[in-house]
Amino acid sequence: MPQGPVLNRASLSQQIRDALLERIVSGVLKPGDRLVELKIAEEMQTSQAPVREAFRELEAIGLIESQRNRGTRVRTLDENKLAEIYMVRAELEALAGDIVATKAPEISIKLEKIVERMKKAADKGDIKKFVILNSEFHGTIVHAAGNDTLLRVWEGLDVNSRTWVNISLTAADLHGFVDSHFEIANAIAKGDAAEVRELSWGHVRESIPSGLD
Amino acid sequence: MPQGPVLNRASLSQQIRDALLERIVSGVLKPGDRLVELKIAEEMQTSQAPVREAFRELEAIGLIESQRNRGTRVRTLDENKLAEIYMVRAELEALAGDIVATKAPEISIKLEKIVERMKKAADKGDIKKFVILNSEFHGTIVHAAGNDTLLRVWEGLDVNSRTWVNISLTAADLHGFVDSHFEIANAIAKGDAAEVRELSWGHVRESIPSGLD
DNA sequence: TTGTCAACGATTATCGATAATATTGCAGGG
DNA sequence: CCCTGCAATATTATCGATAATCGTTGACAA
Repeated sequence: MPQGPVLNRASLSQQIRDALLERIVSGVLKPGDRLVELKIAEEMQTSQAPVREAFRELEAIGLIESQRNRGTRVRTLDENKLAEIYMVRAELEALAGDIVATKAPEISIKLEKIVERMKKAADKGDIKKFVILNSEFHGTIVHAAGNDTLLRVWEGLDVNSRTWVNISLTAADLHGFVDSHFEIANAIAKGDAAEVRELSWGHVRESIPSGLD
Repeated sequence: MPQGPVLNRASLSQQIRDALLERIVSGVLKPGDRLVELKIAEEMQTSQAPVREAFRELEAIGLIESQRNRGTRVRTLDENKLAEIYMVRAELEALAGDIVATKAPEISIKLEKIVERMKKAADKGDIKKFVILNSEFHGTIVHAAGNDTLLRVWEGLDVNSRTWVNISLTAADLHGFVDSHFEIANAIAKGDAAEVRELSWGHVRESIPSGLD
């Protein structure tokens, strides 16, 4: 029988990182909010060291920003910065889509299921769930591409944009997004790499203004 | 009058990071070599803490690899991994080239000067210098694109591939690389974004086997 | 021979304390 | 009133020591 994790095998710094990540992505911690090492250490009942480690990791993916001897805060993303991130994401997802269409078109089945759920979320106007599913959709593709480097880079950018969307998006044409995701899934099913590349790229780029995707 | 840095304003961890980076990129530390925190701390006359910080940074860009409680070593890149990195770089450089051709074609002058120097290095068979100039060439483009996210991601990948090339490349058709760089610089000068995109992408992809570029 | 396990050595992970640094507010001089 | 410099404060950076973890070794039993 399967046993849940009896022991806590994650290091303190990992746990702290995840906790902070969760708070940031969920919006409990907002851009500009200050993060004080000793405060968090106390709150988490640890010493300063693992908190610092967690900070460094979050900083590496650009979620927080530290200034030497001056403190750390949740990074503020203006529209310009967000657009930058999307430009890069567009390239990465185009590459991922290209690869997947060629070597793993069967994941389109999985993708379609995700899109179905996105549609439901859109019907209900459940933005939070929609954003998560959206991430899942693209994450599935990037994962399936089987390029670890690509995955690592993409994940960092994805977390960033997701955070922003959660706090900025109040309403949008979610159904439009559902459609474009369907198109991508279909093109992957057909194995048409060039079309997937084109669709993925255009899809991400077009969504820059709203910050979704 | 300009004054050189009188004081050492870099934190210990930064200095340690740079020192290690230098050793890895230059090949003093080779893939697979072990890095022990306390050993390095002693060598650098510091405590373990800043060494750990340096490790985390190097790990973030994928230069070293830490296994929990088991130690850290310089990352080994097999051809497969290297190919992965190049695939991603190709996309990023294509994007950078595209942007630059449109909004800053004047940097082609600077680029051409770099290529001249690459040619000289190629004539002399000075691989080390050639690799550095090659990095400078692409770095110039990525920089000029003015997208910080793109720059950050690219730099991480560049350091990685440069390291590998330094230790693996013994001889290659350097002059062929010179030519393709000239082509890119020319296309940028013309401001032909599509062509630059195509050339950059193809250029990086084609160089996968040799690991250059 | 093979498997188990305790003890050991090496190394990282974490701790609690101290040092260093930047910011702020305020006193005093111009 | 504005500037300069100093003290107080908040916070990070670094330290030295201890705890926890993993791989290995050797004894011993199956």
